[in-house]
Amino acid sequence: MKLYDTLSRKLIDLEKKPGEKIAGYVCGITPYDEPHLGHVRTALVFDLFRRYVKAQGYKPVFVSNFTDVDDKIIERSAELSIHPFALAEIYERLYYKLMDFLNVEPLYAYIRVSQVIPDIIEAIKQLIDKKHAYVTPDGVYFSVSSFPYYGELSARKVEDISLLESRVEPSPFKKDPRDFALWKSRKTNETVWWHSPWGDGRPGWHIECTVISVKFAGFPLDFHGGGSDLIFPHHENEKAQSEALMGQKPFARVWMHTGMLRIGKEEMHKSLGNFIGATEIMAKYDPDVVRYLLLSTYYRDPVTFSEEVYNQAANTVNNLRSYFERLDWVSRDGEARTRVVSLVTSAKETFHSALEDDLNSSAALAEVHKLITQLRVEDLNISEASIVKQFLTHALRTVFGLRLTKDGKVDESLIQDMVELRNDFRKQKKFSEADAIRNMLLRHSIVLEDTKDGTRWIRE
RNA sequence: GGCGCCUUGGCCGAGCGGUUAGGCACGGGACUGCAAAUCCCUGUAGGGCGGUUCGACUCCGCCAGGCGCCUCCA
Repeated sequence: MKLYDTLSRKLIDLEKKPGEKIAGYVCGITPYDEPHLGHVRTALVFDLFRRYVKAQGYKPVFVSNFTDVDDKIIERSAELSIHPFALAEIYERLYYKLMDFLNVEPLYAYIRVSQVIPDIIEAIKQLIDKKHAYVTPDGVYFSVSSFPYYGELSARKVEDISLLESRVEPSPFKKDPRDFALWKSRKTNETVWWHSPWGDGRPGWHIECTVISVKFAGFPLDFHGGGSDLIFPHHENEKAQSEALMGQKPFARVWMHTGMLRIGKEEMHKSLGNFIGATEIMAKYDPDVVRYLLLSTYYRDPVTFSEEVYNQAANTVNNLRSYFERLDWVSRDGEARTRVVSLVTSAKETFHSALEDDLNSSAALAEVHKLITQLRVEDLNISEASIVKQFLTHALRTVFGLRLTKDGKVDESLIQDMVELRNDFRKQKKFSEADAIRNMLLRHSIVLEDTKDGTRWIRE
C-alpha cells in the first residue's frame, strides 16, 4: 500500500504483509467545545484507512489522544466555573457519541494527556539531559537550534521562522524565539498542575503526542496523521522532540495530512459563523451521507460542504441503498454465470488497487457504481445476487463504513397488511383508496413499488 | 513577504501523453390505473497564452483567478 508522505512529498510503500501490525498515531481533539465537521472529516479518513487495512488482514494499531490539559480548556472551564477535567469529559463523551453515530470504529486507544504526566516528565528529563531542552523560571523549553532537521516537515527555513512575530506571548526567558514550551510553570490560580523537578506546572502542547505515540504505538510509527493545519508548528515540533528524544530518525515513516473542510468558499470556523457542530450533525444529517460525501474526495484536498453537495450525496446513497436492498428481491434460481463472476472479481481488484494507491476513495467508489450499472438487479439470479451482495457488503459496509439501512419504527407485518389491502383495492379498481394507503405509508417514509413480481416496499 | 496547493462538462469528482472515469441533476423514451422505482437513450469537459511532442486535459514556462499554512486550529 502506498501513501503520500508530507515530508518527502512522495508516495511511500508501507511494505507490510497481511498479519503484520500497522501502527500509527492520529492527533485528536482538544475537548473544550463541540467537535465539528472538520474533526469528522479527519476521523472518517483514518476510519477508512483503518477499516481497509483491517479488511486486508493487517493489524491496525491506531492511537489517538484527547488534549485535556490545555490553555483553552482552562480558560473555558474557568468561565463556566467547572473543573477543567469535567469540561474535557463532557466533550470527550460527545466525541465518542458522534463517532458512534458516524459508524466510526473505535481506535486501539484514546489517551488523555492527564493519563501520561509521569511519562511526559520523564521525556522532558531526558531531553534536558541530552541538551535539547533547558529550564527557565517560566518553564522548560525545547531548543530548536539543537535539532538540525527542524523545519524539514513544513518546508520552512528556520531563519524565516525566527523572524516572525509570535502570536503567542513571547517568553522573556526563551533563548531563541523559535523555542517552544515542553513544560509550563503553574500560574497562580491555575487548578490543573503537577509537581515536577522544575516546579509545579503542566506540559506544553506538543510533548503529549510524542509521549503517547511512542508509548502506545511504538517508534518509529508506520504513519503519523492529522489535519493539514497541524503541520506547522505542531507536527514540526513534535517531530523535533521525538527524534531528539529517541536519538534517531524517522519518528514516522509516513506523514499523512487531511485537507481542510470548507463551508462554501471558506474554511469552517466558529468565528465565521459557519460552524457545524456535533449536535447539529447528529440532528440534521444522515451518517451514511456524511460518510459518502466526505470520503468521495481525495483526502488531502480540501472538501466543501454545502446543501447542494449534501443533496447530491444523499441521492447517490439512496441509489446505493436501493440497489443493495433490491438484491434481496431476486428470486430466480440458477448458477452464477461466468460473466457476472468475472465482473465482480475484476471490480474487487480495481476497488482494492484504488485504495492501495494512497486511498483513492473516489476511484474505488466509481468502481462500485460501474459494477452496479453493469449488473442490473433484474438480470441476476439468486446465486449471482448473493455474489454481488457479498462484494457490496465488503466494499460499502466493511470498508467504507456505510450502514446502507435506515432504521424504521414501523412494524413490517403492518406494512405487509397495508400492501395487501391496497392490492385488493387495485384489483377492484378502487384507485383512490389504493392511493390513500400509498400516501399514508409514504408519510412514514415507506415507498411502494409495483413491479411485475408484485408490490415491494422500501424505506426512504 | 516566505512556503505550498488548486483551476476538468449544470454541480461534485478521478485516472491518463494517443482508447467511455464515476456520481448527482437535466432531457427523451419504455413500463404503470396513476405514481414511484426500474430499464433504455442522450452530454466528448479540462482557466488564458506560449513551448516540448507525430500527438497534451495529462509534461514545461508565463499570466489570471481561487485557497491553505507561516506558533489557537482536525
